[in-house]
Amino acid sequence: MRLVVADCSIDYAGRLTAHLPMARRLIIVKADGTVVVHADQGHKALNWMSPPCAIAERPDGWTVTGAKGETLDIAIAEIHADIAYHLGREPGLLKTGSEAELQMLLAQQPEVIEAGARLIQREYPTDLGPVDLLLRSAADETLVVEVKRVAELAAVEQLSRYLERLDGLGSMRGILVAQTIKPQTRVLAEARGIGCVEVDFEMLAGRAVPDLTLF
Amino acid sequence: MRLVVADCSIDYAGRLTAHLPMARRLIIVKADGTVVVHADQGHKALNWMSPPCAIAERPDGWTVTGAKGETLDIAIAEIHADIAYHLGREPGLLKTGSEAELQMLLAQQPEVIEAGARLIQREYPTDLGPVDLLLRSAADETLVVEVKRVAELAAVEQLSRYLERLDGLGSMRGILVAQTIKPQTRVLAEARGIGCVEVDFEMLAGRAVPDLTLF
DNA sequence: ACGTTGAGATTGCCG
DNA sequence: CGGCAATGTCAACGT
Repeated sequence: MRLVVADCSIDYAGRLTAHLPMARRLIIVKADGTVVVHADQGHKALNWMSPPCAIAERPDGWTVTGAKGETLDIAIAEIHADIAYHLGREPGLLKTGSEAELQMLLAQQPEVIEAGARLIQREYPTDLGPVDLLLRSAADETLVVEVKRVAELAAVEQLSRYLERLDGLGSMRGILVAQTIKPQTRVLAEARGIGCVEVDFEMLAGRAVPDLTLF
Repeated sequence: MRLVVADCSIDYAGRLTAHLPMARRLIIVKADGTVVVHADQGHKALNWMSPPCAIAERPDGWTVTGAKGETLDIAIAEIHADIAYHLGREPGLLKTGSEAELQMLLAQQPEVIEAGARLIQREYPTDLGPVDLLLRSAADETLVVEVKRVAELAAVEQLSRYLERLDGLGSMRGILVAQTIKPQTRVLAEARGIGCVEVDFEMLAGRAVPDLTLF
C-alpha cells in the first residue's frame, strides 16, 4: 500500500465524467492495483479505479487506465508525502444482521409472522424470482411472505407480482415482514390486502435459540 | 488527517454487527471526525464511523462511539505508522452524465424518443411523484416518458403507476427511455404496451449543441 | 457467465 | 424532517 499526500486536480472519464479542482488529497495505491482518492471528509472515496488498471506515472501526474477504457487523470502540483507499507492479506469481514439472516430466523419461527403459521418453503422459486417465504396458515391458506430490512413501495409491488403469478394455487394472502415498514408502504400494502408485520431482529435472534441459551 | 497502519482486530455493532480478525490495516481519522478502516484491496472501506462520533483511545485500542450508539471497537496489537497531515477544504466533485443530464438532453430533442414528438413538460407533477417527460406525439397522443440510466423492472412499475394515475387525460402511451434496458424489463414493458427506447448519452450530448460547436 | 438482489448502503432532492 | 430516487453503485449468490 502506497500513501501519497498531494496537491492535485483530477478528471475521471468513464460511464460518467467527473472533475475535482486542485486541492490537497490522499491518494492510495493498494496491493491489488486499486487507486483511491480521499478528501478529509466522509468515508467514501472521491474517485477511484478498480483493478485491472494501468498506472502511467509522469513528473506532473498520473494517468490510470481501467479495463473498459475509463481514465483517471491526476494532475499533481506538489507531493507532500509518498510512503509505502506492506499490509498482507485481508482475512475478510464477517457480518450478522443482514436480510438473509432475518429470513433464516423467520423461517425457524414463522409463528412470529402469524400465529399457527408453518413453513412450507424458503426461497420458493417462481419465474419472476424466488418468494422469500411460503407459509401455511392455521386456516390452511398459503401465505406469500416478502422479507425486507426496510420495506418501501417497491417491496409491495414485488409481492404483488408474486401473488399475481401464483394466483390459482388456492386461498392465498401476501404478508410484508420487515424491521421497518415505511408509512406510505403500509398504506399501499393494506390497500392491496397485503398484511404488514414489523419484527425486531434482536428479539428474533434472542428467541431463536432459547433451548441452547437457557440451559 | 491521521494515518495509522496497525495490526488490529475490529468489531462493529450498529444496525448490523461485523467482525474483522487480526490483520494489518490502514486506519484513517479525517478532519471531520470520520474514522475509516481500509485493507489492501478494493476501493471500499471495511469499516467506518461517520461523525459525530467520540474516539476513546487506550494503549490496546480505540473505541469509537457514534451518534446512534453504534460502536467500532479496534483492538490494536501493534502500530507500524502513525502520521498526520493537514489537507484543508475539499472543493467538491463535479459530475456530468447523470440521469438528470440525460433527461435534460432528451427534453431538448424529444424526436430522438419518437419522430414528431414535442415536449409538453419536464418533471410533470402527479401526486405519485413527477413524470420525467410529458410529450405530444405526431398523432396527438400524450406520451408519458420515464427516463433511466439503467432501466429495470421497477421502472416499468413506476411508469405503470403514472399511467394509471393519469388515465383519462385522453389517448396516452408510456415510453421507457434508458441507456440500458435489461431483457426482462423489456419483456414486462412490452407486455404492458409500454414502448422501449435505448439511447446513447454521447450521441445525445453530441447532437445537443451542433449550433454551438459547428461555428 | 449472466442476471438478480441486498447494502451499516450513502447521498441528495424536494415536499 | 420524512419520503423518495440515483449511484461510475458494488458484491454476493444462484442459474
